[in-house]
Amino acid sequence: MTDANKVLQALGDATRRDMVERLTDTAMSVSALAAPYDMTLTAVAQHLAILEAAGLVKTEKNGRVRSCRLDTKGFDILDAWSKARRPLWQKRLDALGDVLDET
Amino acid sequence: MTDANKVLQALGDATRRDMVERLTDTAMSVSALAAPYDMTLTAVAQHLAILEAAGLVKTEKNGRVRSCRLDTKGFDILDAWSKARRPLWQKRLDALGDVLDET
DNA sequence: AAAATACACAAGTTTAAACTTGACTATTTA
DNA sequence: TAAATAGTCAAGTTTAAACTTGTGTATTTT
Repeated sequence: MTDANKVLQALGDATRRDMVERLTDTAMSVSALAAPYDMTLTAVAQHLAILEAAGLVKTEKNGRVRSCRLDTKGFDILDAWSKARRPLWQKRLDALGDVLDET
Repeated sequence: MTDANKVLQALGDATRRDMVERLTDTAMSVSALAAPYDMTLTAVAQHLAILEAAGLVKTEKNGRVRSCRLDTKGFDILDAWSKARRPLWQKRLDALGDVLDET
């Protein structure tokens, strides 16, 4: 499975999308992340693992609490995938821009 | 369901992602689109309907054949959603760029 | 040190989404 | 005009992903 496939698969689920949105500009513990959902902590932890494997979220454990924040990696992969689906002339224009930036 | 939710939900499925990738820079009939997959034409048509509802694909029927191509709409929605998940300072920089572009 | 908190893990269940079947319509080809 | 092609539709089945249960560990609080 490619990186982009992992990212898009991860974002295919409504709960995981909501988790990502709630983590925008805000770090939070697993329990805090789980609070609004009508499901067990285990289920939320499973969602989290998928987001982490996709590079959308990174976590760090301090003591007994695991802190979660967004990871830019997954979003970079997402942007690159989306860009590659653009019509040829747009990709050419974009490549031209990149060359100009370098000079 | 928001527009971004529809787009990400649609791209959550591996077959639909593959369909999108194969439609990059190439229009194609429903049967041509269905050819590589080990599933019925009906299943492919169902996937297609989801992609179309999300604004990722547009189709047009001429005679008995329906031609499918990518639609930029869905990708614009996807890009905007991804951009909104960036850290605050990146969004501020981006907003500054927009203002400078206008002047 | 006892109790509560925060999370982890393995194994089983449930359900929504993917997929099929069978019947049908419209269009093109032989 | 008969047959083949391209797709549509409603209704039923299947399966992978989401979710739960039960148990266990490390850490913090009282």
